[in-house]
Amino acid sequence: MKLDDRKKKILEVVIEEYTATAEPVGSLKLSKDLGLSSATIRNEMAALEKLGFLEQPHTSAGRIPTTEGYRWYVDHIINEKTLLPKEKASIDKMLSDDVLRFESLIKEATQILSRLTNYASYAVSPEIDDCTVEEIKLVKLGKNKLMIILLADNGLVKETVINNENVLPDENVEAFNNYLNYKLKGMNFRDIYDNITPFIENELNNINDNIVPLILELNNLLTTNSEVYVDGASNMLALPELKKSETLKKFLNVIETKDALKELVKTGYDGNINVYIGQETSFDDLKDFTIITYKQKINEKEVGTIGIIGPKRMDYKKVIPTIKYIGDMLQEKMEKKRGGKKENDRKRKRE
Amino acid sequence: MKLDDRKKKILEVVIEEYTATAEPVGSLKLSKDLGLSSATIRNEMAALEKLGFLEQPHTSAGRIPTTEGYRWYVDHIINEKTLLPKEKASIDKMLSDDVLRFESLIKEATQILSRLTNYASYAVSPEIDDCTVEEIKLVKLGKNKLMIILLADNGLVKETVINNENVLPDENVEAFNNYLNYKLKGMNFRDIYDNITPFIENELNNINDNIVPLILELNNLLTTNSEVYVDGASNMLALPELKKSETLKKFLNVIETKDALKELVKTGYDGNINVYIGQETSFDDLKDFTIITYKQKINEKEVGTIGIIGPKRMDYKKVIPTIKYIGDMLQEKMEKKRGGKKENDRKRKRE
DNA sequence: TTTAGCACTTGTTGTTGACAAGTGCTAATT
DNA sequence: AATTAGCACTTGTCAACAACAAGTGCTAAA
Repeated sequence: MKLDDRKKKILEVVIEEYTATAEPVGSLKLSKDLGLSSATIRNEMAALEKLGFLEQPHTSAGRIPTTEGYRWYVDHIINEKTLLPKEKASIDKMLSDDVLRFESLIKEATQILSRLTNYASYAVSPEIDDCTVEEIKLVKLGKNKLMIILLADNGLVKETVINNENVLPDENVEAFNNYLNYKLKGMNFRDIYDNITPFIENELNNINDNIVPLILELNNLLTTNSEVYVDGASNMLALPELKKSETLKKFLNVIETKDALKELVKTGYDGNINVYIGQETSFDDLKDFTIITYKQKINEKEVGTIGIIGPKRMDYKKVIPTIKYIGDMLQEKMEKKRGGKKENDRKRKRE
Repeated sequence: MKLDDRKKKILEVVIEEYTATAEPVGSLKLSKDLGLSSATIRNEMAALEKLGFLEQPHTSAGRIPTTEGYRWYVDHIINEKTLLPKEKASIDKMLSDDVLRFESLIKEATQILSRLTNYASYAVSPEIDDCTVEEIKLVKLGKNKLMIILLADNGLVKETVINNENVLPDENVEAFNNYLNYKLKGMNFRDIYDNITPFIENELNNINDNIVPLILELNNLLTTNSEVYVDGASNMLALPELKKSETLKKFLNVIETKDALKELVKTGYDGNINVYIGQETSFDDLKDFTIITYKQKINEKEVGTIGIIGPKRMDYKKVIPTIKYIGDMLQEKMEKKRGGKKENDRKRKRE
């Protein structure tokens, strides 16, 4: 599996050439780039094919990288790359400074991401399975609406409005709100969810009937699965790989069902950046695509993920540093908004 | 512009045939369907073409309906159609009965719509320009979050969470909340929006600085434009008209930007159902599509719109009664949830 | 008024041949 | 021993062409 320098160089050039043109790369082209005869290149490419890094669409075509080829490239070439200062500055300018809402911040970051890369980008709100309840608020609105607000320990807020006649007598709302907090504060979402039936049966048996649907709705809130926001999907139509209606269909399916996007958030290595190339996504619909995600964390807790969907021949050299920088900035802004003290200290030291 | 019965019949058959096959309809096919010789049909079709109801893609092809052709069809053939009882029953079964949230109800209806028609469907939350404030609530969450909740007179709830250190001292939240209600209750959204700058300058000049961003965020909330939920977009990929990547691109653009979908909600005739065929949408991207919308109203106020996007050769005969029935059911459910007394009265009488 | 018949137009499909791009292998070169 | 020139071979693309199918408008007869 060890590659000598020349093979490395050839693999690198094939990948970058194919990334740029979407055309299989032949020996003649490489011979010009590398100052070797085409015959030599052919020998080397045959070797790289045997090693599993390149493949041929058909006998008389040039080579294209395999998933393993891209994987090698991402692992060996990209790691240390960063954006140029002026690229960073231009992103800084795009990210507005005075946004009070996390949601707007994240949407903005996602939009910048797709605009800068010309691929599709997305954001996923986190699964809240392993959060604990920090606070529950019940707010009566008008005559027959009740808003249930849930604050999780990672700072996430979920809310829902239920409509019903006499959902709860006015005077009971506050009392019941206190009771809920007393009972549930500090508890794990998952635990509440698992024990909701006995809870209703044992504790609420003899209270107002109207409370049960409320509790069920609260429970719904606990399990609301993550939401996905997609931007720049139409960028993808320019890609030659989506000319095939099969591939296009798969892409749209991913974008529409969003299941794969949600699932991928759950997997991944330790770092905040994860790259899934083709089959590595383990979704058949995504086998011709690459997804790169950046998990946002505050105090070690996930608070959201942004990501990029592009073709396997994605411009890794540009995209990875870009998502890294945007993700870092986003994280920084969110931490600042959250009022984390560490962040303030660091800031002061810098100035 | 008057059509004799035979022309009507021919136009009708052409439309239904083309709807079914997406292939231009020739005289031979019609001659079999109608028991007339192909030559006669050809004469009649030439007349219908002169009248603007049919056109030919090229000299040697059959005829396809023009926008005017479909318009005539929709205006003259469809109006009185309704679903069969068993079709209604099957929709009733799909619409769940015990949903407390409007949002879930609407999403459900939208999904049923696309599943039943095999086109794309969508829902648009209403513009809130002409609403008035019924209530404003400020809710402190945790240490540095504040939720702003806005209840409009049409029953719509908008809310947002802002994150900031010391956004407002605890003790002031309630006082300021009262003040906001005192000032703004009953006011028109648009008026508040237009007068926010003088309001801040005159009224809030000498109060806590942290209030200004809060007011601006409230203002944002007032103008948040409508949200769009799309379902079944991938259904559309099966359509032969989307084989052309030009058309596909336009469709995706509509789905992604959503501008056209939002705009169309604002136009339309008096009734709750509106049909926009091709150019009638006045969006170039939509000129090969038809959109049908159903405006939900409660007490004469719009509370949302559901719609269908399909090809111009949409199956009007099926789709119009379907969206009508689903829209009616949705409306009924929402009115019931809202606790309207009329609805209850009606129910009692029926039983 | 309707229809049979026919010449005409246009799009589709399949074949063929020329050509371009690229390969692997062998033998000569460095 | 590594590199390269040369060549036979494979495959995909493109343009031209012919055969054909579908449908029309028009004329003249029923």
